[in-house]
Amino acid sequence: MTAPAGSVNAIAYDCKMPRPTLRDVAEAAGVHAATVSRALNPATQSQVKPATARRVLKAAKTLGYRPNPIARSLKTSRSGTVGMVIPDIANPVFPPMVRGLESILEPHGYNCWVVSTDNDATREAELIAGLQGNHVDGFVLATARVDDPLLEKLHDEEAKIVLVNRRTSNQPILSVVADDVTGISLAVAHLKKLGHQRIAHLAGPQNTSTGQARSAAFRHAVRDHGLSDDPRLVIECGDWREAFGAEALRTLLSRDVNFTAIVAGNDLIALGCYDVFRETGLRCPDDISVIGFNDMMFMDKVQPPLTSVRVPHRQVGAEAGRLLVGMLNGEIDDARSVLLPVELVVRDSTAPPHGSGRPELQS
Amino acid sequence: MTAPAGSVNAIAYDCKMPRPTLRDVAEAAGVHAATVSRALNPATQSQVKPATARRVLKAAKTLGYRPNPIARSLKTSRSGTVGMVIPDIANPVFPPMVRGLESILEPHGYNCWVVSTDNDATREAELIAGLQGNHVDGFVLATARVDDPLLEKLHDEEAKIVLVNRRTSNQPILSVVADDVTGISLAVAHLKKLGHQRIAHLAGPQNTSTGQARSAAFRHAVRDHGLSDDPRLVIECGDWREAFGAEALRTLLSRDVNFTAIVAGNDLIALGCYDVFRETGLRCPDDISVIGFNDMMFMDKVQPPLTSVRVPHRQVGAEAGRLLVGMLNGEIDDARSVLLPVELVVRDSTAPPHGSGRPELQS
DNA sequence: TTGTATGCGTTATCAA
DNA sequence: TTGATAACGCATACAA
Repeated sequence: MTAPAGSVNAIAYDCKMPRPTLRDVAEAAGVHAATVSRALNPATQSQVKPATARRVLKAAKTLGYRPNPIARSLKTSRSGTVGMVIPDIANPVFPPMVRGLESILEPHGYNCWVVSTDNDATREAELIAGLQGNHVDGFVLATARVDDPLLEKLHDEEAKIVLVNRRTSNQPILSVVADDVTGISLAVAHLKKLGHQRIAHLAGPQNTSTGQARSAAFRHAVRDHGLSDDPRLVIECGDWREAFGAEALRTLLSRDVNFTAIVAGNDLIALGCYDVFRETGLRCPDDISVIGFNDMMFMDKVQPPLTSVRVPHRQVGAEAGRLLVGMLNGEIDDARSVLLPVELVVRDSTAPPHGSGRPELQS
Repeated sequence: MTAPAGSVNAIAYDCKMPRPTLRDVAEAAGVHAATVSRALNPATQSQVKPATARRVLKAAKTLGYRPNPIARSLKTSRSGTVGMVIPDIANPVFPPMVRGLESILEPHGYNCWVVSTDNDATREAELIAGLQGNHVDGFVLATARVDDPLLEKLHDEEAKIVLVNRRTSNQPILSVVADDVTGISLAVAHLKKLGHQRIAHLAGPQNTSTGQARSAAFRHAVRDHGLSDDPRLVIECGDWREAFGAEALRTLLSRDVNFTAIVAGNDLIALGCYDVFRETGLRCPDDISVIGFNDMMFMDKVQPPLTSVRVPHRQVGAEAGRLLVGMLNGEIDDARSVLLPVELVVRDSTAPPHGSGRPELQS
């Protein structure tokens, strides 16, 4: 007479059975769905009698019950996932960060959703909105610009944010960055010790804190070491990629200015220099020494092996994870900034200077 | 007198306002929520009078309404996202695939959720379950093993799946792979033309279709070319990574067998060989020629620049995207398999043989 | 063409 | 300690 009270799942006979729900488990255990919810949630488990809890757990296991994150998220507005936003998934510095982040998040029960913006602000806005819509509990952003309205908006909305790699100005936001100043200083000191007097700097984009920090550090370092601070020796690259490094070096070479070494804003820019060396017949390190930044994967295997400032990328991600989990647990509410140590890895792209660095251009 | 009928959102005055909902828009437009839903959904827009639709759209825009994907997903069991599962985010062959995939998905309104399994089956199962729980509409899997219970289960559940890079046996599942046979054949032909007679193969893991296909292709190719098919010249690496390639080469060198060239299962295995060359003083290509597979990023810049079989990784991802979208739209229901062409990129790691390839070991 | 009612699977607030 | 009930935001069958 009465309609079956149970969910349709319990009477489904076809083989493509929908996943069991709380109610299915409740029915199997002979209790109410609410009780199942309590029994299965560690935080509320104490409210239920041990005997019933055991019954519920057993029923859940035999049915193969898995909570539906979507429904839970709709109800709680939390998702157990954090969004990691990176500028370019093809840039080898980011994968280690992702792994470091995941290594911390996982034991805390969080997942990580990685998206890549292609350095496109519009795309970035869409992706972040998408992550917000999917109720990510926090963000790890590797895309911060010095003046970043998107970031300001997110911060105003009280989103939980940790910046990696780059920072933003005038916003009290947690960040994890490498010690750029020390890194550049080590690079310049190394070159000076080799005997270089005129060092060029192919700076990264100045709308990023990293680009700014490194080029400011470069200017200070050359002055501190009493080396030439000829402004013509510093050039800004349009992007952190190889092609832009190559372009910058070509511009630099077209200027009538001598130099025997280059401090590149990062490894990719340094590799762009390698391309130009091949084009022009310049030899590295014989004609020009080069130092990169990051010491990313394979830099020991390129020709010549690249001298570079090693950044502990995995650790950057891990530290960001620790900070974010701390925020999500309410243990951290200040805007601390973590500075991770770097070291100079000397390889074969640096050597004492032989001449002006531009032999064939001097006739 | 009457209680306010509107949602609390409409009368919230604090600055951290919750996102407007369908009901807020409905109230603003003076219609029912259902109408708003219809007006905003392209598929049902025709059911609503143009004038009302315009009003609704305007209200939605002024309120800054964005549909809540979670609620929508709970209702529809679809999410507009697909999960991409890769074995190792730090392996440079995968980022281009991800970008290729995204480039197709995006214009079709789909997002992409990338997870990395670390080659850990347990972790993979958890991640896939997580993606299922989050109602991803389909999967792109780069982790398939030849005998893969996880994959079978997923397939039995009628999940929409496209495999990339690897396939599975005995399952009618769509796949996009490179033409391994031709690639290996080109490699062997190239080495034969250079004069090599005894060629070794450092095979990838044989529990992957790619590993199997390439080593089978190798055996056929050497026979077809009348070269030595000494089984001691073939060795299986435990993983696709450098360390395992190095290990395999050390084992090979410890055997008392001559060879002058190596066809590596992939580029990372080839780079592992480079490490052993450095350890042992062997020179490449003078003592031993090496050919890689994939031609991943930077392989033109390592020392010596690596001869490799180029796989169009971006295109692999893009093709997978097309197939998956086709499935999701119901336009594809057969289990087609796409074979993408490869080409041999000759660089400096291959040269005519000079001796046995193991000069210092021959005393 | 629009409104009403219901449910997706959970959690949380009550009351028992 | 447990059960009933409502709500999260949306989509849809049905009624009007």
